[in-house]
Amino acid sequence: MPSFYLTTAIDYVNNRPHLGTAYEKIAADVIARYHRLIGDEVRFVMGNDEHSQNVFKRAREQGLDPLAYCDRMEAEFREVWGRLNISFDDFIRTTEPRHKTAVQAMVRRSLEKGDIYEGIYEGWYCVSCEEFKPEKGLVDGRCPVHRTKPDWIKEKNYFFKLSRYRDALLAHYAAHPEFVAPESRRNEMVQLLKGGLDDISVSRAGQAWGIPLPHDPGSVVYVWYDALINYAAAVGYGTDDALFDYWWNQSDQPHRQVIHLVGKDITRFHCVVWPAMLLSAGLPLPTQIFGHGFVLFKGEKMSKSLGTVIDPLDAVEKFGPDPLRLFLCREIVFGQDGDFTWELFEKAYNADLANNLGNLVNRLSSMAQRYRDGRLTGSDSPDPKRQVVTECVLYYKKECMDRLHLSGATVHAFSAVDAANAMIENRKPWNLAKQSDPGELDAVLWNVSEALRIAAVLLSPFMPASCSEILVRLGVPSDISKLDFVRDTTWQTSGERTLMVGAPLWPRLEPKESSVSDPTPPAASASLWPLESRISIDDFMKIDLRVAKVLAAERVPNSKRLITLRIDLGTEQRTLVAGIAEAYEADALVGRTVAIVANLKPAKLMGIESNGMVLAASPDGGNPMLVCFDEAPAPGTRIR
RNA sequence: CGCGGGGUGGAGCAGUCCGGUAGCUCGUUGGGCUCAUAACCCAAAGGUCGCGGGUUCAAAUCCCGCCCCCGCAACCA
Repeated sequence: MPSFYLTTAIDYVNNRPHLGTAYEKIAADVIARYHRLIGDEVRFVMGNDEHSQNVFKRAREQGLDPLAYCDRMEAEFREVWGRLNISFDDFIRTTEPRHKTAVQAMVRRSLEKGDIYEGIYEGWYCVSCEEFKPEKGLVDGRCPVHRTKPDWIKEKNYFFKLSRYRDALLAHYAAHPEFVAPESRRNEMVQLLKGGLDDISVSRAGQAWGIPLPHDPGSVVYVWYDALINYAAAVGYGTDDALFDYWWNQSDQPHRQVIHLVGKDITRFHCVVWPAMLLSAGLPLPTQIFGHGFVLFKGEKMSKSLGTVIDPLDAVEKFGPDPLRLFLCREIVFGQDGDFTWELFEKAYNADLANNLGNLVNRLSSMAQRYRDGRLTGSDSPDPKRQVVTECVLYYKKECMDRLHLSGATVHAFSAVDAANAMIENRKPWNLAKQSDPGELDAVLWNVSEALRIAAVLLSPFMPASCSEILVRLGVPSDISKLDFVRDTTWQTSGERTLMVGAPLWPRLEPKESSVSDPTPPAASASLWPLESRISIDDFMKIDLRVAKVLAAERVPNSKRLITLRIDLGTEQRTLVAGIAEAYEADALVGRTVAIVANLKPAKLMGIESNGMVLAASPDGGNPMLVCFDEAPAPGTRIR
């Protein structure tokens, strides 16, 4: 029996899952369920990534032991995955003993091979980012992301000889065109490899939260290196040889697939670092790494500060998991970015589920009930649409699901639904019911039920609960609820079915009752400025705002946003750099009176020292607008 | 020459690898039907497939050049 080992990225436990993480798990679940449907033996693994300094910090903030904090997060994650009906077979945490064993085993192998060596790492380290910052990446000596002063850290550090595997990786890419998908991701990785690789640091000294290096317990394995190994640990690397041998060690054979599903932002680690680690440990590489896209909100990344982060449970609460699962897989081309808004979601809900599939279930079951007492018997009577439906099955499998074209697969499944609706329309059972001979009516209803049955099976990986409900209403015995995708025995021509009428599966939404409204960014959040975090007038007075007149302005060469300004402050002249080139022509600024922060420490931007900051309104995603005055005050005037 | 993604009827998107009648959903208009959740079916209108060259019997698709938009990074002090 073919085996199919599928993993998703393990999640940081800093926050509860949002729509983006849910998307990855849903897609993986659909793929896993599909492979079970076609008879593969599936192992679908997810998990949590717990060895991060942030986790450690957050736990302490809440006065918890880190492990206790992780336990709590695990419960939260599992609850969300459960409500989304994610059918994982195993859930791994990086704090588990089996993971620790695997990590240490792999580190040992690389050590023996001479791929891990000792060195000294020193540099600016931002605790919040959990990474060393290159000198030139600092702004005014501070971390550009967190605005905090990084620490100068000098520590004993172990490095992995990533550079050594460049050629081997390139060769593997050449020999296995499918290794990274979609193709754009693959190109990116090949490009990166051609540019050469640096060795990477794989340990941190003086931290307690992590897995100690086997030969030097004073250091722990760096989170990334640690996390990647979960994929091997989950199938028994270092702890269960037989298991590992079965699921991983034969990944070069076509019937033993190992697939990693990850976000496009972390393909680098999975397509370069992880394979190099495996090569070093003498292990086979996964069959494929698929880098999926992101779920955007109105075309932009979901953002906490804009309040555009969607909680998947909002959708589950109102509609159950299936409409959301279908939406994400159908509306987003797998591999690309896609958009989510409640408006789009509810529109699709009405069109695909209420009007189309749900209505079809209803009209068929009520006709069966009304005309034939709910009972249908098998029929060999031909229908032109029958061919259409069986072709859908083939396209669904070969063209789509087998290539992870999830959205394409739903299109074919819904073609089968359309065919069923068309069959009703063409044959008009309500007319046939008036004839004395019931044979033709029976045949039509049977054929419609058969088309619907096939559609339900095709959609079952996407909407497991709803589709099994449909099959129940169709009176389909469970032994034919699967399809034979290989031989042409998909279409059943015999049997008995007793249909049941039930409440609409997906009640239609009227435009007004738009249940969940899209997050509206501003206003609403008066909590942006809670009393306790407000500053005093003295704090404000520390900032010296002044009126200045622009004497000269010039675009910074090769820059996208920067303009250098020579300004007059009354008592002195200064040069400063402003990021406003997208909104203002340099020439048009000369002679303008602007407001600036005068007592800001100098900073270098593109090599130019800036002595102050021009004030401008900065709308999110829009161009800055300079602060201006009714009449021009004298340069140097204090602004309060 | 930074990396990458995108530009296809009114809106949102497939199709581009592998050239062959431009497709889907929503919306609009007209018609049909009454089994069904005012659902369903048919038809119509609506496109110089970003622009310009080239290859070809044939280009949304392949080649060359250009323009515009969006991420990320360098640069919003």
